[in-house]
Amino acid sequence: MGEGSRGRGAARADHPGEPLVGGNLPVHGDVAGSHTSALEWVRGQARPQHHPVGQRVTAAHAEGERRVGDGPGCGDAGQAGGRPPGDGCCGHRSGRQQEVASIDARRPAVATSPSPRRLWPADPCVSSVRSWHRIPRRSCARHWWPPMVVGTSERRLCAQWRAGERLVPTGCGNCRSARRSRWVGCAAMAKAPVLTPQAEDFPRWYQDVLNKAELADNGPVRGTMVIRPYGYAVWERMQAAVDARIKAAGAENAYFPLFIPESYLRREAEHVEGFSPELAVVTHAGGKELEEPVVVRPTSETVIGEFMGKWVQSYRDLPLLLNQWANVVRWELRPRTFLRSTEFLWQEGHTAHATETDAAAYARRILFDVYENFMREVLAIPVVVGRKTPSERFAGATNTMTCEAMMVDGKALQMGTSHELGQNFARAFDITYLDDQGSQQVAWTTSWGVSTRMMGGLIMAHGDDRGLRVPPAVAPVEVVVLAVRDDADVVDRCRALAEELRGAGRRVRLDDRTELSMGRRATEWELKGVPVRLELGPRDLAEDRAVLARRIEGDKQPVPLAGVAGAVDEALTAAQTSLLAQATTLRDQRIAAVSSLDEAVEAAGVGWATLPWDLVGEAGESTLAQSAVTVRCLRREDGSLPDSEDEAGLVAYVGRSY
RNA sequence: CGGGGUGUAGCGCAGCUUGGUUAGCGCGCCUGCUUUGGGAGCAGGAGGCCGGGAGUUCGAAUCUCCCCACCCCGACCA
Repeated sequence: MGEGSRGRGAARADHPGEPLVGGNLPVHGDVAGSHTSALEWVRGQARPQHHPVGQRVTAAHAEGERRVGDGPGCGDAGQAGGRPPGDGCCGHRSGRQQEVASIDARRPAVATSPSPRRLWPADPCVSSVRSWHRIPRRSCARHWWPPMVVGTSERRLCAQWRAGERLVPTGCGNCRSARRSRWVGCAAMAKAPVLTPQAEDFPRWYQDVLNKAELADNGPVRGTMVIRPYGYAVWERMQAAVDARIKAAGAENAYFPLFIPESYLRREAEHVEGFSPELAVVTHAGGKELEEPVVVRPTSETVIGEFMGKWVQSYRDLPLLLNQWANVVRWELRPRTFLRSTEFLWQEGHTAHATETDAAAYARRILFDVYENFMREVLAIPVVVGRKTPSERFAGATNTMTCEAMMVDGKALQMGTSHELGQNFARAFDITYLDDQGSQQVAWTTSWGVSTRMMGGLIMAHGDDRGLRVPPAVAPVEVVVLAVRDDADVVDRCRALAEELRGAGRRVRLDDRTELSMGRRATEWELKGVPVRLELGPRDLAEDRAVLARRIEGDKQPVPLAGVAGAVDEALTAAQTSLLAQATTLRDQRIAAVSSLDEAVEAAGVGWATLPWDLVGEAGESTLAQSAVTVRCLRREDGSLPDSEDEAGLVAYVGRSY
């Protein structure tokens, strides 16, 4: 999947090698001149006092003769403070030639050194730099310090940074193969953030959340995913809410087979063309080659069409409203967990109607009453509902309508679609009926779906640097009761509290794993996005209260134990509301009304742009595409759905998308 | 398919340029003690066909060749 399963380790140690030593150890880099500017080395200031000065520093100086290297981390207790790059530390000479020579001269020492240690290359992609940083252990082992990439957001987190403390940044700025960034610097930074900050690397943040909130893993086959229990619990709640709405709209659930004869796909020209590149085809089964290859469904219009053709005879059989919950397979070239996976779970609705009007109305009903309503009320995600341009239309549809959501990075995600299929599939699969006049008519069909992609949407629409933020409506755990200390009274009271809340209908988890520190557990639940956390410790017990922490708002309040249930209810309601409010505000702030393609591209750097569709057109679409910007959907000025993309005065929503 | 990159412990990575003790480090995991109000500390421990195959060599994680896998960047998604 995309970046693969590589999550970062939970915490980054700041000094992977030797223990940090040296109160005045300057972490500074004197890189080969040509690289200095590119790598923007930051010279170390005095090291913080919280690191005792190590003996080795002195020892290293005693060996001055043998020392080589001005590489980063070759500290000098005596000469702390900033020196311009190019100066040697420890009185070492700088300059590549001397460096090499002196390494050669020292070879025996290197060889006998128990474990010659080398500094990381400043730039792993430039091999010539490598030798430059080699520093024998004897002289500088204690100063060994891996250079790191340090992002601005990370710096901000570090109080010492402001105090003049400096970090060593490095890594390859020129290619993607640079080593993963790590942490280095003062003790305050020993704790890397739980997640990669969003601002630094959003895709990485996403991966981190998936892994650390235990939502999903990558499957063994590229593009497949394992949905872990916590993630699946969220999905189940989504399913339940969507399913209820679908049923309210009159559709019934059924199930159609995973395998579809290849010939079915061929019956609708555009449909095959659209899907053939991503089909998984079974050619062998039962130990021999199949007469006719079978495809694993990428969607079920064709099989369902076949059966609708059988079942529909009369106008009395219409409308036929079907839905199925299933998995589908579309072989993805660039998979991303939940967002674009080779196999995913979804709901696909398929309906047949007597008239075009009826079909159109139903497709819209699903779009608004099921999808938009669900996303807004349950997922707390505001969506822009609109019509897709012809180029973004579903293969075989006459009209595709969409719910577009904005993620916190400003990109758009199509959260659900509803299609009018016209009579394309009805003709191909002979879905015909006799009307009340006794004449043969071709039916009109629709299809519509939402998938596990919404999981990705949920994560990216609400998540923050502390992790997931789950709306209470889909939260597998609404409240976690956390026993702060290993104390029988406390744990008992927590248990009772959990029971009480369960009795009040809340989904509660008791966290009495007192072998883990309180902070660790608090962090874990924040990561998982549990909306409300109740902390109870001896001090609270003494005062007959609990501390209620709200994940969405990020605050903590003491609440009397007697009124906990009420306070929790209130907090949950507030969470659902403010999540939607936050997402709406953030989205609206990032939609810019513009009047040219250039401006649109610019606006797409931070969010979406709206502009007259007349200015875009098909030609404009391809222009935008060069900047990876697409038309997400079209709407009328008043926000209503257009009946055609040829209507005058339509507004195009454009942006980058997943 | 073209170009670039990476395969070493569950995860993240050093080590390879210049072959040579027992292949290291961080996180995680296990045990014990001390801890527990925001990611615990210390001590001990388990865990490796160094992607695969062939070759060079007294000796290969390291050098050579071949293969495999994965990742990244470039061509119409729920």
